[in-house]
Amino acid sequence: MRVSRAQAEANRETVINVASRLFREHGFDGIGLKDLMKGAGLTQGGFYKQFKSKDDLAALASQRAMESATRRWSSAAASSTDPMQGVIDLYLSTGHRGDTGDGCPLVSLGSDAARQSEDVRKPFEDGIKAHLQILEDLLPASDSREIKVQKAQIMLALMVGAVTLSRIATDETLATSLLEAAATEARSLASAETVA
Amino acid sequence: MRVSRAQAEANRETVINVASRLFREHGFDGIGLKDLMKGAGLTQGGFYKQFKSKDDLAALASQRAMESATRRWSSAAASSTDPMQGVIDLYLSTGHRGDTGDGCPLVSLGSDAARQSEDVRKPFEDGIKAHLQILEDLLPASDSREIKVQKAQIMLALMVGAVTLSRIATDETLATSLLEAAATEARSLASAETVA
DNA sequence: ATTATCTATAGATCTATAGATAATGC
DNA sequence: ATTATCTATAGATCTATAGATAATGC
Repeated sequence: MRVSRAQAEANRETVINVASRLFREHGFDGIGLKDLMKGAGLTQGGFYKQFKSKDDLAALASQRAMESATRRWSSAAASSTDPMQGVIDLYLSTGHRGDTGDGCPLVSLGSDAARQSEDVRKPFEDGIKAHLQILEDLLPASDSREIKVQKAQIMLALMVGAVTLSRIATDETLATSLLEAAATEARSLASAETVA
Repeated sequence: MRVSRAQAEANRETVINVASRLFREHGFDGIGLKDLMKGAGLTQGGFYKQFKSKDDLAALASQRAMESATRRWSSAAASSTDPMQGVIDLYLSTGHRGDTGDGCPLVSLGSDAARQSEDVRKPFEDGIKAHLQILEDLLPASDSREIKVQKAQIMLALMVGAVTLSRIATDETLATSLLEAAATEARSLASAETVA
């Protein structure tokens, strides 16, 4: 029954990774410890030797998910000839719309996050700031610091809102149209010099 | 114990109204039938004589909440000298940010809604369309039909995203800044002639 | 000897149902 | 007589804890 210390640490990581997916798919209240542990090939009983509480795991899984989302933005930017365009296209794609479990946590858990404890909200807030920073860095140098900060906030809100609404809509035409409209506007913001 | 038919109907309405608030505050999975009924001054046992299931109440409460939100937009527009500005200022206010229980369901339950049954998602989708229609009607006549549709989608996504992110942030400066940036951009969209 | 994970369980809570109670409505 | 609401409860599930088991690590 007992496994090596290295294996135990690997198991803990697996639980966090599984949780980061299952929480995004079902919400924090929509999945129990039994299924979270089962997803990692373990049983419920060992949970509290690894984590302080369900809220503790929620915080760790949220951090993992937000960091993964931030990394994905950096990769998309780095691997594209037009970095900003790469981020926008990735985020506002139907692929992202359909990928609840591995997509941006701000979309899959945004409403839930606002209701959570400080410990869970913190990684979300840090993630928001990291996302804003990436956008700011990708905005044209001709934009002033203040304009960049403002534009980044507008773009993030626009993109998170668009995918959120797009996921609610069962009408595929509306869902796609929302993503496209947001992409058009995001591209416009990324190039134009001013906001207001 | 039995009450008049009129009182029974009034009780049913009260349960729906209470649910529309409590679901927004705690999420669909974050509040039980016992507390929902207690909020209406009733006990749990009578629930299934009034509603088919919890999901049934979730659908009715979501519809009630979305219709109330749509009506609020109409009122804000009607009571303001600059109707579009009235809607934008109301939605992107710190008051709305703080009013989870009576605020826009797209913000308080947006992530949750995407995970719900068809019956629950339907009123959300109808509500999105109603909100878009209001925005389209408030856009300048100089904008073409296509531009209006596109702009309305951008504005709704932007506003929903901004309040969602603003509610996650515990950093008040960031929370306020997100709302203000979105308001600036929304006003700009409401007056300019083109998008891309 | 220590400890990672297991089985088992406590105690609370969840949705849903059954049947009692008491007031309405015919 | 009908029925809106009540109390009570079934059966499942939830978070969390206790103690057994068996493999690691000294």
